[in-house]
Amino acid sequence: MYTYEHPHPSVTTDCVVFGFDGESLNLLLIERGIEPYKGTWALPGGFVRMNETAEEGALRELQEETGVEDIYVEQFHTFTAVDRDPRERVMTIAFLAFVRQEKYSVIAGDDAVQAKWFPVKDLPELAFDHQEIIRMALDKLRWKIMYEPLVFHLLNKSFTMTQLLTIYEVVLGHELDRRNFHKKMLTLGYVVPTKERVRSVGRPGTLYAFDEEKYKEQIWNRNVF
Amino acid sequence: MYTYEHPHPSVTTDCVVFGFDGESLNLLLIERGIEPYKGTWALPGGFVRMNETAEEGALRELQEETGVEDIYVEQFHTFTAVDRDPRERVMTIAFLAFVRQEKYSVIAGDDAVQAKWFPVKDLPELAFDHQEIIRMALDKLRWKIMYEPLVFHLLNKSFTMTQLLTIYEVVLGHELDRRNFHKKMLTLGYVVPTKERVRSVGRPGTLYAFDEEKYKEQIWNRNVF
DNA sequence: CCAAAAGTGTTTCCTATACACCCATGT
DNA sequence: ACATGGGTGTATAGGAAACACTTTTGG
Repeated sequence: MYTYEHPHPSVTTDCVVFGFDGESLNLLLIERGIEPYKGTWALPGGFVRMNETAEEGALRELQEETGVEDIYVEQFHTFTAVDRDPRERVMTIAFLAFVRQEKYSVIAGDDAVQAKWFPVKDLPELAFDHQEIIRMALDKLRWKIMYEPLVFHLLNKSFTMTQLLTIYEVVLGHELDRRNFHKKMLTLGYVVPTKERVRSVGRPGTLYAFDEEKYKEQIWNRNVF
Repeated sequence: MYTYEHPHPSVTTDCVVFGFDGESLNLLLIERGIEPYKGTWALPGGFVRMNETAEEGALRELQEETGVEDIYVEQFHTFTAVDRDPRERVMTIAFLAFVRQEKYSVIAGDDAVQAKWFPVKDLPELAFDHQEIIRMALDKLRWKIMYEPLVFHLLNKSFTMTQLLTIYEVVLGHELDRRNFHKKMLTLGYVVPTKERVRSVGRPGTLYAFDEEKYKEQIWNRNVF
């Protein structure tokens, strides 16, 4: 037992894990195996330990509950509504997370009965205030995607221009001109063609890659003012 | 005394309070009256109570420690390094805050010996990890100022174009063309001239105002894609 | 040959930038 | 009159948006 002079809140992390299957934008959810909200779908996450940072806790919980490892996470908001957890005062530090969904077989573990991908457009009922957390995460993503190369965390090392385009369209919620998009990405400088080609139905496409070095060189080239 | 089955962290808020005196961008700091770091300058803030949200706590602590009331605050990051407080595990939810500095006589109270404005360019040594918090706050501000009308919280209801320009220059750290800036602000649509005039040395200037309604109408008019 | 997808080119429009110039006041 | 800051105008360049066309594969 741990005793304090003043009351302390609990602090958890919750991860809004994005994945892309080539068609739709998906979220990784777990079915809760313990009360409260047992049997309900929820964001993966859990209590932060005393010897780890929030980031470390978020990554650990993700691994434990879904088997997902070695991914990019980024804190975006801390939710502190007084009654957001029926048990006790719990504040949660929420993260955006991006996974290369591919054939990543998601494995349920720990407090989770199962872990499963859901299309963002068709989410189940959610535990706690997780619906609001997801809404804010989507807003944040739609905003950041315009200025930071986040979506590359969702794709393989090399990808087709069509895949990249589709992600932008799905996230932004409207269509983009294929040809202008193509040029825009190339003029950015950090989306570079590889020598690989890929074919499906029509003309074989070039595989492109994200060049992190080139991106870092020009982070400070913003145009407003 | 309060006992828990598992160890709990403490959670505090810290406010990076910006003010503008017509020349330089300033931060409101307090001299700590209690250990640890007694006598050192620090960000105003304190422990979040169990019956208030982080936002409410941030505003309350600001009022208690500096007398500042009724201002705009916005959460921007939660700092969770394990050893950031020597006493125990303390996570802090950090806020950007904006004050109309004017003749706001800042009053020290509570755990603060004194509260004082410091130019951002000339800050004293700071307690805890507050230097890092401020650094991140400045980065955030420099970014957000381009896309959100935050700076109006620093100005009176009506202001001259020169005052607005000066804030942008100070925040961004470089000069801007006075004439293009003027036009840009007007084309945005939500900076509107009032009928008041103000005179100092040269030609009397128009006083402008921020039109919140017009801003809200066009939040979604972003240009990238 | 045709369908399907990839890639390049062109034209227009808008806006950011770099300037020059005029205006209204106090002294 | 002139110094001082406020306000408007113009010309240019570069990027965004709209759209047409060519290329490369499979069937």
